[in-house]
Amino acid sequence: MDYKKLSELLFPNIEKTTEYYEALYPERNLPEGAKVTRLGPSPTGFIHLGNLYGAFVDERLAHQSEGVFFLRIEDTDDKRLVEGAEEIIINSLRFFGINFDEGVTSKGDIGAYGDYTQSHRGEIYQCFAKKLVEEGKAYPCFLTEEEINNIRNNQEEIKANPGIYGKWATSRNLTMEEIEEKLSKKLPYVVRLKSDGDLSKSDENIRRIKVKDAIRGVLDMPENDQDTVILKATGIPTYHFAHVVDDHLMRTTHVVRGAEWLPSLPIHVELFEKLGWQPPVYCHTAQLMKLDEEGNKRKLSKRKDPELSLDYYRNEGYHPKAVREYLLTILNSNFEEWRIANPDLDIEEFEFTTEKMSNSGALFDLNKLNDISKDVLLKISKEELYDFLKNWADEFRSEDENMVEILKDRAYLEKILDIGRKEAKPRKDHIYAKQMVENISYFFDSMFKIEDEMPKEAEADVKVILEKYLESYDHTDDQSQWFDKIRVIAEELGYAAKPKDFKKNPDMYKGHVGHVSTVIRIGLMGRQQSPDVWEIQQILGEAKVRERLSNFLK
RNA sequence: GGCUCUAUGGUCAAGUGGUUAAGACUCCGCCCUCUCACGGCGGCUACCCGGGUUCGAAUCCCGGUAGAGUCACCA
Repeated sequence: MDYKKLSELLFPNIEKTTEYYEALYPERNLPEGAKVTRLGPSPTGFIHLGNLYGAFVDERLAHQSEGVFFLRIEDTDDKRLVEGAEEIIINSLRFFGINFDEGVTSKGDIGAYGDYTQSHRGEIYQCFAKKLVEEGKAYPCFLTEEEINNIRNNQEEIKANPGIYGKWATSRNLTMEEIEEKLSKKLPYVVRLKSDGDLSKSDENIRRIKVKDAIRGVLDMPENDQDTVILKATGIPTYHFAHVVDDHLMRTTHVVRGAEWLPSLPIHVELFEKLGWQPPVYCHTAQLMKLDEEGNKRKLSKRKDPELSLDYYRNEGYHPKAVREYLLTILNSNFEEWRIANPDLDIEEFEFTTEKMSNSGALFDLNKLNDISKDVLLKISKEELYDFLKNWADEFRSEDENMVEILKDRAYLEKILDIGRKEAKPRKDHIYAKQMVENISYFFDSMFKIEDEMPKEAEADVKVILEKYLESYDHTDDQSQWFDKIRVIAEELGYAAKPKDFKKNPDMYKGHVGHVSTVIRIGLMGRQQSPDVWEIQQILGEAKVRERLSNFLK
């Protein structure tokens, strides 16, 4: 077989040589140890927590080592294109603090290793495919879908491994004449790798490949024997081929990807070998899991788990810092300890390492996120909190008139957001925007309503309690003066001034001062539970306090 | 089914031959307290199973089991 002739036949328009591209994209001039990483999303516009998790690893690895982190759009699947997806991806990641140094941006490519969109790189892939054909390492395959199905059925019957390999790869044996004839009939074909692998040998004779993985240590698996498609009938490369060519040419040093790629690693290794290149360092991350309906762990799926989309967290109003902090706790097992020891340091100061990464799938834990979020929001100033709420409302609650009222008076809202946060043991009321809004809604007349029942201990005295309270109310009282008055009212009406007295002798009293103040609380806030009443009254102002209580008495 | 990965409490996890098997979240109880939150104290609950190796195994070896991933002209 004249492979040179075959390659010319298949790729008549490819004139550039592989040397041309090697020279065009030389080794990067970076400091010792600098890592080059990349994110290669397919442009469906959908990213979930798992993608962010991986992106975070890429970002940390690159930026901790003075390296480069670039964005490459992997749009080799023409069936899944979504308009404007790149924009969404870039914006979502930026929101969560992930920024690229190089690659696709909304204003075109940045960097010397482009083009960074795979669909624009057809000529490059074809050039390297041509080289493989020329060296007899790849070949055209004319198998139709039907023929492939038949092969699979046969394989199933005799319990052979499925796929196109070895004797099943019938197009390997085509003569030049047969190929020329099929080509002249314009029959569609793909280009397949001609694998040297052979898995039909006895176990101990099968060649095993050993690849170092920065997270998992040495990977040891059987070599590839599949004649994997490298160029589809359309001339577009498959992921496997694009990955190998791009990451070589773009001089990627570390490939971070999900563990679902582990099984195809032998294919990539063989491709690197056939092309004569050094593979990058692989970092196969554990997948984020969730509990499905049957109670089993399952990989996060973009189709089934829309609630794990990044948009969900933005929509709920989680602060990006909280999400980052959470991700880091499941990413690096020593992060939590570090955080406890260094509560005020920036996340960037933490030394992230692949060695400390878990390689089993972590279950997403909303409780933990919420807990972390409380601490994160506590450290954010009231001014910043206001801006955060404002931006969130602009983006996700633009139709909500309540939000307009909430945001109308900046000073007022800031005071509300800061309730109880300055004490030595500060309140941690805030978790995420949506929750915050619900939490503080009673401060605003349009949302204020009586939500809770009066305590049954004081039900009969509601009217008289509120009347006495209004009568004695002095807005200039300090907190202890204010509460002393409530004690007086309680005692006058037969309630214990201290809850402990009531607990000791429940028969002597109707209830205790707590029940009395709960009545006031409901009159003022409509709820049985709230932060300190005195503090809230100071924020509401005297007029509003009197108005609400009077209205309640009507 | 083949191949691969994983296996410590409800969850996330320390742990690399000798520990009373850390810690965080959740849950429960108590304390603080006008409610809630915060905080403090305490509690429940764990080394998948079976064989080895060893004076000694969560840790090493072998064999099971379970869960997950993958086996496309998707990525």
